[in-house]
Amino acid sequence: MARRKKYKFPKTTIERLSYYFRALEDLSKRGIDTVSSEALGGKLNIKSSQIRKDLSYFGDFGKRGMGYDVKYLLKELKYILGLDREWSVVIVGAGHIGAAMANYDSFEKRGFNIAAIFDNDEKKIGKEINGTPILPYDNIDDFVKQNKIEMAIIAVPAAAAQAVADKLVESGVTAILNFAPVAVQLDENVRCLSVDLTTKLEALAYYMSYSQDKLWKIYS
Amino acid sequence: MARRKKYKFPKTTIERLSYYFRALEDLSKRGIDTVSSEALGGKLNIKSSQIRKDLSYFGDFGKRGMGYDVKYLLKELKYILGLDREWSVVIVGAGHIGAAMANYDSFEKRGFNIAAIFDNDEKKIGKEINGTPILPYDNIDDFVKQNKIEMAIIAVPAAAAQAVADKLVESGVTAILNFAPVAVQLDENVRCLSVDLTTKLEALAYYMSYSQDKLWKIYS
DNA sequence: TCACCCATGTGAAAATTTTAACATACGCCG
DNA sequence: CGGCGTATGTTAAAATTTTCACATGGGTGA
Ligand SMILES: NC(=O)c1ccc[n+]([C@@H]2O[C@H](COP(=O)([O-])OP(=O)(O)OC[C@H]3O[C@@H](n4cnc5c(N)ncnc54)[C@H](O)[C@@H]3O)[C@@H](O)[C@H]2O)c1
Ligand SMILES: NC(=O)c1ccc[n+]([C@@H]2O[C@H](COP(=O)([O-])OP(=O)(O)OC[C@H]3O[C@@H](n4cnc5c(N)ncnc54)[C@H](O)[C@@H]3O)[C@@H](O)[C@H]2O)c1
Repeated sequence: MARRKKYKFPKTTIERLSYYFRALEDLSKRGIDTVSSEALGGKLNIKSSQIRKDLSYFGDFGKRGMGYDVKYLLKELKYILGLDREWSVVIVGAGHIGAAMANYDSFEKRGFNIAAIFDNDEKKIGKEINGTPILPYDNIDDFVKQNKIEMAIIAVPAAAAQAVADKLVESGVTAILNFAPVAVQLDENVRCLSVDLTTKLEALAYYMSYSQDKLWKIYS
Repeated sequence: MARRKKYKFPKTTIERLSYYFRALEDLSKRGIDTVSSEALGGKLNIKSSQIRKDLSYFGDFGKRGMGYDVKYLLKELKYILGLDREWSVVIVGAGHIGAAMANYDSFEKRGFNIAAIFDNDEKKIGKEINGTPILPYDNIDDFVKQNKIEMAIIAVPAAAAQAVADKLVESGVTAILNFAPVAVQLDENVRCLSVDLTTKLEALAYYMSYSQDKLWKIYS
């Protein structure tokens, strides 16, 4: 809270802060100490005024005439985004998506600690993915409670998603990243974001259909 | 074009049309012939007025007092979204994400035909995933041209993404679904959507950090 | 020290998107 | 056959988000 200047800002701002964070990491790695909103925007295809406004919701991080100190802004964004701590996460569904997520080491680097993967397939239980054990789905309740898991990734078939979500929430999970193509119904104090890959492809198909005659570009 | 009534509508509308489409498929499977915007919205957590407005950009599909004929609206949405034809797609990067996408059979059912997967790892070339061959990345140009590929999924490390995108576009691809965590710079007649999983997790982390004192709910 | 450059932070305007409200039309039932 | 309940399509208002424009203040170099 401390860092928030205004109480109201676009939902999209948070997403962009994450982009800024990553771009700044990259700059930092390349030994760049300072960046202007203009330069950062160029990297990300985002207007400089948008960046300045986004940041202004949280504080005054830049120096007029100079731009932003990369390391300092990184530290601030880390704090704002809640990345200055560890998050304990479980994955439900040890299928293709679950495995991809479990294998992605950058999550650990960012502080997302994948504590376990749960599945109800006997053949998968007992194995592990990238060092993370696959446990029986029936034990998920105890595990979440005992390990104070706050976040979960749902990577089970659509038909099972709502039941899994309910169980997770009942056990204490309050944030969910959902890959199943259904709108999960949840209590309003549970944060849930969905990733819908089919929809992305279909949106591309739409744009393709109309890009041929270029009308979308003229009229959208 | 034929089906479009207005020339200007929210970008988010297309995404929602895809949700409507899927929800209607589900209703259809369950033998339901007719649905109201209210009922459909309930399923998807979307306000009924939003649904009616979205549809109204493209035509008059409902019957007053009655609602929408599920099969008819499905047919119309299929046409609008460009799903009444086959799309030829290639995947670049036979890693975890590439494999997950190649293994997801629902894409084929929707008309997205995964023609090939490309990788530059000798050990992977020659194998196949879910019946789709993994081919040498160096051949991608010829393949895309010969098979008139229009869409591509980029699932290579961030460092390689821009080069891959450039090559794809040069070969004739005009729509890209990008999983690499970089803002790919493209000619404006190329459609590109990105899926950024890290950003999703970070956004959840943000909301978690502030949901504790519930301020986000009051002030957002 | 002062003048000049530069890029921030911000308040106001513009653009976009969502929500509300209701007149309109459809079908059913009596 | 006409009135009634119902849910659409639409118009207008509200809310949200982006963009613009510039006054402001920090740094640099003469
Ligand atoms: N793979 C993709 O590219 C892709 C694309 C779009 C959407 N999705 C969605 O993502 C989700 C996961 O996809 P996937 O390809 O990884 O599926 P998958 O079939 O590879 O894996 C699903 C896993 O969930 C497990 N499971 C099923 N029911 C369960 C339950 N009740 N409790 C615990 N585990 C259970 C299965 O044993 C399996 O291991 C699905 O909802 C799918 O529709 C995937
Ligand atoms: N796995 C995840 O859950 C996850 C999460 C967030 C983001 N991502 C992003 O998605 C992308 C793919 O991730 P992944 O986990 O599948 O990676 P991965 O390492 O499993 O697979 C990458 C594949 O790309 C191939 N490759 C590398 N350079 C190439 C080139 N120039 N041409 C052709 N092929 C090349 C590699 O041989 C490998 O097979 C990455 O950009 C990653 O940052 C993945």
